[in-house]
Amino acid sequence: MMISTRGRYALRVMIDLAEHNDGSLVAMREVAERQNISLKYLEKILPALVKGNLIEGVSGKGGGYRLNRTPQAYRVSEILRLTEGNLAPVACLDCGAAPCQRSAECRTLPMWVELNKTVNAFFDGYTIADLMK
Amino acid sequence: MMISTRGRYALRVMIDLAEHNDGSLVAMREVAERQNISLKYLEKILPALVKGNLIEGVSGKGGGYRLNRTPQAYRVSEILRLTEGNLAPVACLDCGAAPCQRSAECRTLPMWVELNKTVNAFFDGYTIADLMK
DNA sequence: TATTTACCTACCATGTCAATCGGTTTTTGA
DNA sequence: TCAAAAACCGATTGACATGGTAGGTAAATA
Repeated sequence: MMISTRGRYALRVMIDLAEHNDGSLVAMREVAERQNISLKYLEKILPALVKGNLIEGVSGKGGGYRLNRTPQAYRVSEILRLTEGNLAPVACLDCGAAPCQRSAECRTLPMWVELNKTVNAFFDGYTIADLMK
Repeated sequence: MMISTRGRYALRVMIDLAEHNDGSLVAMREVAERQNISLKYLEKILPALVKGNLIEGVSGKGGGYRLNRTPQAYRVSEILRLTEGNLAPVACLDCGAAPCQRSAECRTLPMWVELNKTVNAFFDGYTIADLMK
C-alpha cells in the first residue's frame, strides 16, 4: 500500500475544513464526527499540518482549526508529503536512507526514478479545490 | 513504500535470467550470488513466478530456471502483480478487502482510481527487454 | 547411489500502522 | 474567577507486513 490512513485522513480533514471555510474556527470534534474518524487519532495527524503552515490551530474554548490559504492554493502532493513523510515508491529513492551499493549498475533504478516523477506530478496536478464537490 | 523487495528482487531475477537466456537452465544459487540476494529468500519469491507461467523450474542435478518467453513479452506490471499481490495505492481499491462505506460520497476516491490507472499504465509500458542493458 | 537442485513449511526479529488511553495547557464565556 | 472546551502531548498496544533464517523433502542426474 502506498498511501496510509494518515495521508488519506489528512486530505479528508483539509477538504472538510475547506467546505466549512467561512473564516470561523472549526472544532476537530465536529470534523471527527462528520468524517467518522477517531478524534484521538486525528489529534496525532494534525500537528504536522500546523507545523507545515497549512492550517492554524487555536487553543481554548471556542477554538479550533482554520485554513491558511484558499483551497486552490493547496496541492495534494504537499499534504501527502507532510503527513506520509515520503512518497518514494521504493526504498532506493528514500532520501536519508543508506544509498544502494548497486545503484551504478542497477537495471531498474531508472524506472523507479521515472515512476517517482510520474507520481509526484500526478499529485501536483490536484488541489483541495479540485477535490471539493 | 509502494514496492517491497519481493517485487524488486523478482524483477532483478527476471532480468538476470534474460541476460543469461541461451536456452540452458540457470541455477538460482548463481543468480543469488550475482545479485547478492539470500538464496533462501529467493526461494520464497520464485514459486509465484513459476505458478504464473513466467518461468519454468526444473528439479534435480543440473536443474534450474528458464524463461518461458522472450524478454520483450514480459510486462513489468505482470511481474509486480504476481509478486506484490496488489499494486493498489490505497486500501479502498484493494479488491477483496471490504469496500468502504463512504465510497458513494467520498471526495478522494476518483483521484485514487485515476492514480491506480496511471501507475498500472506506467508499468504496462515497461518490459524486461527495456530493463536490460 | 551420492549429489545437486528445486521445492516446501515453519519460525523469528523488526518495524510500521492504526488506534487508544490518560493526561496537561491554553483560552474563553458564563 | 472558575469551569468547560478545545488544542496539545506522550506512552502503550495489538495487529500485521516485511525481510530473512533454519531445516528439511522430493526429484533427477552424473
